[in-house]
Amino acid sequence: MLKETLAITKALGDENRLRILMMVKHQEACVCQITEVIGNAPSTVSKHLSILRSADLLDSYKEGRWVYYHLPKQPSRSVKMALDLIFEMLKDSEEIVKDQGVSKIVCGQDPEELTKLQREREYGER
Amino acid sequence: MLKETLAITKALGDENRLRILMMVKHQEACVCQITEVIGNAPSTVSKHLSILRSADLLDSYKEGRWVYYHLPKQPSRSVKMALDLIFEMLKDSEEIVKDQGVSKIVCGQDPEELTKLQREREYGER
DNA sequence: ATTATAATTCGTCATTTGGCGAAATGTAGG
DNA sequence: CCTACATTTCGCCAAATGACGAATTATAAT
Repeated sequence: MLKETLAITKALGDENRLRILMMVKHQEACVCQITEVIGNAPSTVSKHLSILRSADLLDSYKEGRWVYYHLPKQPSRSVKMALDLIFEMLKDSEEIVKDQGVSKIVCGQDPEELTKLQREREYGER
Repeated sequence: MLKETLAITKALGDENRLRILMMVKHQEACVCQITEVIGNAPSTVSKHLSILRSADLLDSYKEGRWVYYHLPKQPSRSVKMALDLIFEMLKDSEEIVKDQGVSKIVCGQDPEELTKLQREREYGER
């Protein structure tokens, strides 16, 4: 009980993980889309996602090469309260609202297209 | 907004700080009483308390040489939700229930008496 | 089968965090 | 004023955390 609680509160105690949760509040997203919005390396985003998933704050499924993350369909009472808390606290945050604007565009893109752009960009950077 | 939220979620992301919050849920306590229950050095407990206070999860007042900490009388919506969350999540936790039993006794003691015992104990330890 | 590639895992590094004891602060009582 | 002492602040250390790139895994396409 204490252990599960700490898993949740520690998971919520990082800016980028809060951004991820707020990003998938209204739409699921695959790792490449989340990476695009958050701006970390894919390995870093993946780590954040695994922390959120092991706290049961996110669920995921695989579709081809892509892994999609979304809010849990049947959250426990604690998880639901925790999510409601941060949704309430962050609903009008400037940074979050900005993210959500970007998310809307990025999540509207086909992952196929997005990853192509990401590869080209990475190529250009060296 | 994000900053305040992170102050709260980070403050909640530590076992001993959760124990402190659960300890003062039903009764205020002074630093020496909290130290007695948590088992950390006074300087460590003081740091935890300052983190909780700067996230507005606790309030304090001074009475003579003693400083008492208690839940905020007029918590903001966010703070109230955060406190309700952890009260709900931890209400049946074995460790927390045990703490609360000890707290009841310790907080019933006069700080004057308690600190006397603590001084004697410290003396004995060297 | 082989190749390309999205995601994860692993190894490493810099930063943050939680702990303590010593020193500083402020208050009560002689 | 001087002493005792509860709490806080400071300086330090060990452990945990967040970041990256390289290596690995798993899937799709040729």
